[in-house]
Amino acid sequence: MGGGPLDHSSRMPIALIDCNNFYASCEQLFQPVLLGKPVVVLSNNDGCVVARSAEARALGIPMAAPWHTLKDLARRHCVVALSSNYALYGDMSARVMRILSQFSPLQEVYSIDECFLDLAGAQPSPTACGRAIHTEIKRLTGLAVGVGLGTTKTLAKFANHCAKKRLEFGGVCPLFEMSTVEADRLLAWAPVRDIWGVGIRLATRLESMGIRTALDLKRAAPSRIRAAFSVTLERTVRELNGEVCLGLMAGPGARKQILSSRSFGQLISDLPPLEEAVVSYATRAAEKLRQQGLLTGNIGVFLRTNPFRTDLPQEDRSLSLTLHPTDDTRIIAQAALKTLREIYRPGFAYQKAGVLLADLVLGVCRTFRPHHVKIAAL
DNA sequence: TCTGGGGTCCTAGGACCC
DNA sequence: TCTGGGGTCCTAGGACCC
Repeated sequence: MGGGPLDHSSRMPIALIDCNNFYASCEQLFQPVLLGKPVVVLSNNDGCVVARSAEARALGIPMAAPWHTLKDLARRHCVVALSSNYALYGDMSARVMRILSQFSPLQEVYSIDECFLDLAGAQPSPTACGRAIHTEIKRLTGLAVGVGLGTTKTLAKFANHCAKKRLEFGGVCPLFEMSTVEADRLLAWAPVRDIWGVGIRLATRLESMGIRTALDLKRAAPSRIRAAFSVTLERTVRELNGEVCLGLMAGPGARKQILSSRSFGQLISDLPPLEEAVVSYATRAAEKLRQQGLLTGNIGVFLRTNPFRTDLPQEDRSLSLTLHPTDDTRIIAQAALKTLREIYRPGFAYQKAGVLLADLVLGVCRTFRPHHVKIAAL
């Protein structure tokens, strides 16, 4: 062994491309007066921060922070806070994805602002292709992207992280063509929490075992990780070592569930406004269902109070109903209402409800597609 | 009396991602 | 006063079957 040619497949690069500060960048693009200013985009009901411009990040505004806790800081530094505009972000996303699709025959759109591309065979080289992506997206859309190239998805994700955090890469990190020594130096620099699939809980447990950096995780024995954690984290370890465990999936896989839920602007105790909310969620969920050409055989409704309000009695109930597969808004809304009435109990201040469609199967669309359903008709 | 071993399906819950 | 809205995968345990 040793001395032979490298296994070609182990050097096939996968690219992970994502947009920097996507929502905030979209807003700055369409309102150039915001360029150079600290901008945050807020979630529905303007509850939390879901995106920050570089300037807002520099002020130390954390992701997902409740907006009300930041008001003073925001006033002092003239932070511009915007409600989210998903129509705008969706449109920009489609433009970016269309451009990226021209760089590879195999694209997996992973989220609204990122995708994987298979760059095996890219001309003149994968790294040159990565640089072309970086400049072309900027030129054609005005958006800045980071590009990471690795031999597995997990390594491509990590390379992308390096491309954004370390200026010497100029936005493109070709991790796949680095020597082991160079690559391990980068992995040693990153806390284990920066690896895709390691959240705060796993990071805490890993650290207590002495696994503190990404390199520590790469060097951990897969069997030990599997025993102490799960097959998911074992795969992460293998992928850090260049073993492909997660394939690229072309096209969006068939949905397994469709969820439509929302926090209310204010707490709700009475049944009628809850019915109104649940019917509107059911209507939206049914629209998504038909868009994907699916039928649902199981409708669930959940209802819960605000878990942060420890001063109030807590309630969190859910119930689901099996039915003949359908995509009919009337039937779905009716089932959702029936379920809601079963789980509703007076005396609680509810904060959130949702409708979950499961047991999805491929099917043909029905004819009746109302935009609105009146509760009285149900 | 002894109370197996393997399979499936379902649900709940934990953890993660963006 | 004020804490998002989507999703995914995995595991454990119970019910039921032969």
